[in-house]
Amino acid sequence: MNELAPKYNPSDVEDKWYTYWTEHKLFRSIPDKREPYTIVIPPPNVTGVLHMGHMLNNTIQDILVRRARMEGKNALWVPGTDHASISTETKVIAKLASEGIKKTDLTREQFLEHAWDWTRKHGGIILTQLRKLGASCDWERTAFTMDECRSRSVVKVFCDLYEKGLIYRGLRMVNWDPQNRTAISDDEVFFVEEKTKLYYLRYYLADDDFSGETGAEEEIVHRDSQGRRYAVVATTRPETIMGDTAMCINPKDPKNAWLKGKKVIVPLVGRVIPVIEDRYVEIDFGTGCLKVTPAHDKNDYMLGKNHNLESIDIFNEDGTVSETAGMYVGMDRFDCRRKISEDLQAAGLMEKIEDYDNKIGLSERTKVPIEPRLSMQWFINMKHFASIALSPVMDDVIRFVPEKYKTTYRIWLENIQDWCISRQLWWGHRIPAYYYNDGEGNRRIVVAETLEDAVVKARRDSGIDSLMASDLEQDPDALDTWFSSWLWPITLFNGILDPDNEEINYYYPTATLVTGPDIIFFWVARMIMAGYEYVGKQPFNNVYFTGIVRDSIGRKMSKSLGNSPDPLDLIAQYGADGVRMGLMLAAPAGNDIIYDDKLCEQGRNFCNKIWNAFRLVKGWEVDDKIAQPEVAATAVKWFEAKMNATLAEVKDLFAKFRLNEALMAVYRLFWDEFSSWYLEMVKPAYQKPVDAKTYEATIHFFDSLLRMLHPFMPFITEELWQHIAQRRDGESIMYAPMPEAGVCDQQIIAAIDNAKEIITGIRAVRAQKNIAQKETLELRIIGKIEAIGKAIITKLANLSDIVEDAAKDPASASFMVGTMEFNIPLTSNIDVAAEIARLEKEIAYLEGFKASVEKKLSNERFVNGAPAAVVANERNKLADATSKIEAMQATLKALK
RNA sequence: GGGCGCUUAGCUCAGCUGGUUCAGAGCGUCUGCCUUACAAGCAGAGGGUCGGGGGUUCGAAUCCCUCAGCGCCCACCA
Repeated sequence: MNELAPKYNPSDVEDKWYTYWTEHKLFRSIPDKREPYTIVIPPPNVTGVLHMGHMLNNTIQDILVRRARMEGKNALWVPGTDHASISTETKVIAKLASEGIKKTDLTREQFLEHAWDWTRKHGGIILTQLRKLGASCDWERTAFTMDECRSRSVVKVFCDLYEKGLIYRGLRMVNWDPQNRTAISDDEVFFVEEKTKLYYLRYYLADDDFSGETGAEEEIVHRDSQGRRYAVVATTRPETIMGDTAMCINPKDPKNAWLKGKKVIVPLVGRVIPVIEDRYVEIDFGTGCLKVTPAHDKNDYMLGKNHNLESIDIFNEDGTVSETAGMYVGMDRFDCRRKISEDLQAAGLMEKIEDYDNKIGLSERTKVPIEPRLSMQWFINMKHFASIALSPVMDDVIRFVPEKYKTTYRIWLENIQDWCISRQLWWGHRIPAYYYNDGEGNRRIVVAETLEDAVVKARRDSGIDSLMASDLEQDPDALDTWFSSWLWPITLFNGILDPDNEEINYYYPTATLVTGPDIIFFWVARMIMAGYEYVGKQPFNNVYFTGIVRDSIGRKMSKSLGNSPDPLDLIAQYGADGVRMGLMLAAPAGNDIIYDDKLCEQGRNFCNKIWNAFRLVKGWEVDDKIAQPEVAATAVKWFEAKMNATLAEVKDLFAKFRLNEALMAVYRLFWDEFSSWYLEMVKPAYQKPVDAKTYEATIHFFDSLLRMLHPFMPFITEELWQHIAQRRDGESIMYAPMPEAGVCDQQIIAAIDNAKEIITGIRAVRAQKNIAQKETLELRIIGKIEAIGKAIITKLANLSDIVEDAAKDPASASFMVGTMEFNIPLTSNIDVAAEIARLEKEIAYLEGFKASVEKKLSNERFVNGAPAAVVANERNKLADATSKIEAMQATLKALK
């Protein structure tokens, strides 16, 4: 049956098999008696599209799930998407803006309508794309972080934590994103180096009597031309002077000691503020004088608290100057900085301006500089969670791969800050807190899962039975996206709303989480916390941290750089299996991967190799009347051993999550050992039939190889497997058991390894002497070799004869394997001079080697100090080298 | 400013608790082959004194110190 094309064409088979798998519900999992193996997908942004990072991440998950399935486990991979609160809201706002609609023009309901439309339109594309990759997700379980089950779970958890006192509401300095007008958590801020200016501002002394004090002080006190004294403050943010409520110096700073107890005047503003002292101030930075703006800087806020300073908030939500500032009202904060700088200079209040390298915090989503802002927000007290989440990781109840992230994790937990969970957004889970007036002018709060419950609670709390739903006002804020994500492994099995149900008990803890180290704090740590809090168990047993996909010159792949290939294009070009293999070849856990199309090409080539090996085997005509040749019998025994060795190796590598090495092991087994050696050994002569025994064995090997390859390359393996197995409709290689490693016959491996070296030696002679493979050669051995390899050597090296115990013949080509010498008589004369040169070079090398070994052995401290086995080994090396040299010298002598 | 990690062949990497799995793999390179499974292929070959220096040891890519370069994470120096 050789109607198979000479090249593998992925597009012919991929969709066909994916449809087959889904139609037969082969990815479906329901609890049963088997051991479960669960993976929950890190839910991609619902409106996102597949990028290379997803490709890598999901390929790994699919490999793990498929292997587990073939190991007889009840494998489940749950797919889903994330509502991505701030990101989606940003996109929707942008889309509305392009239509001339402002968010502020819409009601909450109207806005959400738009957001849902957007979500429905763009949502789930990524899940469709995952199918192209071959992802074996149980699609019937597809979830969304904001669907009914997840939403109700989130609300329930919020209420529960509030009841437990772990959630609180408070006025805090938070990171404010002026574009989205929302607070964000510390983890959502990233810092960039920026070339900015350091402005030196004059703060004149208030009530200065101009009395010219004298002495050493003169050198450090600044005076203007009229003799007025002033302090100089260095700041990167002159636009915040309207919010200044103090100036601060270090009490131990001699150069500013003269300012102690004084009052100074804020430039331009004219407000008189006190000089306070605090060790927080660095004496050597700038002038050692710090302006304190408690409303707009974390540290200043802290100073303000400690020194009871007034706090003046001079910015609006959108980062423009507020009425409170009294000046520059309505101006954007950065325009204000420019203007104020000019005004200060004009007023002679600017001492100087220097260039300054600053680090500024940007909002991860909008890339806008964050504004520290004092506001009322909801927080989770993290001390409790940190305490339950640390030891499981440190004790490897949850295993981190690679292990180095344990340290990262520990340090973060040890320095954990409370988690700000409220966002001034509409797209997300709305905070289930309600406010009402208790009739005595007090605004009170009640937290409840539903409005109805809230009314009941409010009545109870306040004693006002007449309270109605309409008297309650729900908190307008939404929750941080991660507040739903951290429950993901639980809510996918409804473990919050219905704890102790069959599914959560069966599938949880999940097996392995595959994710990037960039969200170790955002997500991984918090899932661990939630897992212990709500199920009492770890959410996963292993965490496999993938690296970042980079381009061939090491740059992070990004949309803006345009250096990221479209995964679907790659699949179209190389086939899904080829791309999967390309990614896996370069992906040790935790290391960044340097992606190159070359890798996919290698994957594609490998598919083609498999395809053609199959064509060869399937093309054989089988004759059950002929006996199995000796060479084939040996080959079968040998490959059996070889495969067992690889099976054991692969199993071990999977246990260590070294998937790229596992793939490479199978790759080499298939290409080098099976195709290049085994098939050549058993291959019948042209147009001759193969014996039944060899054929059966070869098909069996092929079957095993396909199974080993299937987790990595699902499509081509399924395609070929249908021809090999007696597959009934609905069956699939994905449920074919993974072969178990049997006993590995080391002896035959060693014997054939030796035979392979001899064959290579002969081939090298052919290459050197330009002798065609068709031409038979005679092999003369100066000694004897193991009988078992002879037939193979004869066949693969195309020998007419093997003569043992032959006499050395200087007229033939010679080579050595180990200490054994081989001669090949040549019909044409050999190039004596070249041969002599080759031998002399070889001998010289061996002499040097021998000398180093002798030196070692003559060192008494080595002989006495090293283990006996090591010493014996050195003696063997010496003996081998000596006999090799002797043999070569004999040949050399004969040649001369 | 703290912490973690990296530096081995042209490229990407493997080398666990020091000694025949110690200098390896894949890709690339070079040479010769369109040999009826596969040129997306076959056969053969070359290529690194393991970032520099020092130390421990009979013995170091492997352990220690130090220098240099690179990367990542955390952090409130205006």
